Amino acid sequence: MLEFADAQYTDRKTLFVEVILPLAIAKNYTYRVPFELNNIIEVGKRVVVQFGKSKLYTAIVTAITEHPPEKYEAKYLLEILDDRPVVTDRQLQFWKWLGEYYMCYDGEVMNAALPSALKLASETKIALNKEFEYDRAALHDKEYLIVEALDIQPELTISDISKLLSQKTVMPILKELFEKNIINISEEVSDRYKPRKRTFLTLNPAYQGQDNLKELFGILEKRAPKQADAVLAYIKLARHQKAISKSELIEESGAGAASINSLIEKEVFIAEEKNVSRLYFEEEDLDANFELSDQQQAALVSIKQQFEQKDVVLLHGVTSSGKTQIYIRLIEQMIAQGKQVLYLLPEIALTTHIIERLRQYFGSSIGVYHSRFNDNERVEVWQKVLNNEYKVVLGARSSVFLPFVDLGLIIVDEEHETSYKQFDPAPRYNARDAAIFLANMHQGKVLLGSATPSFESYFNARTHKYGLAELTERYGGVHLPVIEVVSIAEETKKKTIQSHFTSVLMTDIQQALTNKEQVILFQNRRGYAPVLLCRICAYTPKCINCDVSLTYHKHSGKLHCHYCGYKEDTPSICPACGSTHLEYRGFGTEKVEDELTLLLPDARITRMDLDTTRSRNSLQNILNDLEEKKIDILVGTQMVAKGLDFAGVTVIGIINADSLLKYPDYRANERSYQLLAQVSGRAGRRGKQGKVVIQTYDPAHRVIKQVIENDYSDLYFTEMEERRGFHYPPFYRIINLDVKHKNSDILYNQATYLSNELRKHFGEERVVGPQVPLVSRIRNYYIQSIMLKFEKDGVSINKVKTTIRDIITQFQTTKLSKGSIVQPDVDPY
DNA sequence: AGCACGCCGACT
DNA sequence: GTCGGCGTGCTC
Repeated sequence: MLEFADAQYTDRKTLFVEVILPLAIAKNYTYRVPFELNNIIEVGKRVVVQFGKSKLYTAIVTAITEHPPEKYEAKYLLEILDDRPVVTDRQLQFWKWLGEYYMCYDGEVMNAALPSALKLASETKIALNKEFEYDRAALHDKEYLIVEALDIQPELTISDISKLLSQKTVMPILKELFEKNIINISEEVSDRYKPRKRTFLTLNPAYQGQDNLKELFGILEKRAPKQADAVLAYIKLARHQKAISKSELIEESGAGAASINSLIEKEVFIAEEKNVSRLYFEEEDLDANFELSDQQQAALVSIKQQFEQKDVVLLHGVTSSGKTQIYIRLIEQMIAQGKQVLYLLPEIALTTHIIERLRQYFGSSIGVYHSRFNDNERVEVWQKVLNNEYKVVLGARSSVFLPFVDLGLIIVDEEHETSYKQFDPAPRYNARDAAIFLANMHQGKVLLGSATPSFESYFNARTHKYGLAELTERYGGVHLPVIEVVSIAEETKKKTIQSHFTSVLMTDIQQALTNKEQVILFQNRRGYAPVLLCRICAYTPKCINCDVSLTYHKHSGKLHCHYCGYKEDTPSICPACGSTHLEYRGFGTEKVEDELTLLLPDARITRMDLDTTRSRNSLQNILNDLEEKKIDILVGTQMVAKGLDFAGVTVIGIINADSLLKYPDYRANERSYQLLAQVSGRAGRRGKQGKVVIQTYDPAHRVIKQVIENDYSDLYFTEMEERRGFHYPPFYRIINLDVKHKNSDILYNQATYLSNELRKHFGEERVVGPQVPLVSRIRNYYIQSIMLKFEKDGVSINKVKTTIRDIITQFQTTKLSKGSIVQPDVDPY
């Protein structure tokens, strides 16, 4: 098939390459290298190969050998796409580890790791980059042909182009066009990240002197009194705050938007659009030259000392304690040593202006890697990391796949965040855990930061596997909120409780309203009442699909299933016995909102839960209203816990903590703790000390105590374990198995089978589960976890992993688990 | 992931 | 008699 000019190649060895194909297949494949490419073939370069009858794929070379395969004739690889490797040896090693650890195929790891523009395949879609201007005359004939064809038909596949040029090797041409920014490769028509903008106003310096202002007033007062009001309001506001937004000024001055616009037109005000963010992820106000507080300084020193002995340090710092400043100091030191730093953030936190803040510090040496950036940008970051041009990368979980050359430090901010875990598709990796392995490969260090660390990390810190540094004070002297626990039982007895609101909470709410401050009330259940109960026969309507009790929603007047979305009309008589004595039991956000409206008719109350934020902009609208103080009290589910930052919120009320506390397993304890602590952290952040009221029937509950004391040393105990007789923390080695299948029955059998097998191997008492997080039922498959616990000096983790692997292989061959995927999610050491 | 091969049901 | 459903197996 190939012709060679005989003498041209001095090196006539026949070479073969092992490649990874971007497919979910078990094996790696071998291709033959054409002689003329012998000199340039290299591990880590991309090659184009034919796989199957007609499909072309981009594959990564993982090994070069001289041994021809024995059982078949290898096909020739068609092209080499790169002048130098795009994937480093270390990355290949990392991929291999990740694939084994999370039990998936190499090809799946490759798919997750490489930006799609680096993975041209015959079905890859090509389109023109409309945002880029260039000189068409400068294009080569073939490039011109492609561009013209794309004018007529906006999207072509690589095989289309192959036909168009009637030649097979089109990928190098496309690669060239991509690098010239002329085309886009397989860009998903996804909503790209748009930062939220707001208009800020500043007074034109020309009017800033006393005299100038007087003159301006003179003119405005006569001709446009509204505009004069606006300028006056501006001056008033400017006394207390640095940045003044247009909407604030409109509200303060009472002048319409039109007046303000005409002032902008007259250049009295200078308008400037700025990105703003309402999501709060430890992005304290950073002054250009900040000084660390004594406590921060001590933490920094402690972290550095611990890094001498430990690879991972957990920085446990309360909300607003200034973790970011510590990160910056550490990053500076790494850069000074010429090493790279990866700063991982959960997806949502990246949309904030923390990026801008860090750019101020690290200028052009900082790169941002985010799944919502387009592929051109992603490939650019990839190349710059590979060239060691970017010293710092700020990124979401997928940035652990970047080709770092010399990684000195990985910071995992908000370490507990579940968005570090990829659930679907494979590889179902946790970027925090992968980061620990990655850093280890580079002999780098990892700093995990969180105000509410995950149990795994906290446990590892307490058992001295990780180092631990703590920040217990807020930065800038603002005190942590006061937490008051109120017994619902007691207030009920004293009859001081009104509906669901204790006298303590009511007093605090009223105080806040008087001070024109805002309140967030947290009730972790949406709808009006979670159970409808017949008082005569105890019948409760259940979902026909999920067998859980239906929640009454007053808004729709129907009963809803919160798992599958099933709805039915609310019966007025009991379907079982015909009685009319139907009773609503329990309460959700709707009821809280309802009853609060009755008690505080003048307060502006809004509800924020899945039901009120389902439509496109409703979440944004609620957040805007809250920010602009159009809302006094926000009633919400756990949505309010995630990083909402509003200066005006001083009181947080947890309506009923018990619904969070009654679950038996330790994961639920962790979640409850985190939710309570996160919600509490929203109170009074800027300047004013906040107040948190926790209402509960069980004021002595351990989790509540931990929240108050900001310590979770004992959370590993759970009620259930106590009942079963565990009186000291068992030495947990937790294996979460994500068992996924579209057919839940088969799945349940698998998980049960697996845990039974594990019981046989490791003993009855060590295996907990399978546990099904119910949320995932919505998508019609389950992700289950099986937890193994070992007391000290128990079985080694490797033994456990090997056993699991054996069991899985077994039941894959017995066809019990056809189509299922079982992945362990264990601590990477 | 594709794609072919193959074995059963409902159709012009 | 054939069209087409998706189950199974293979791709260097």
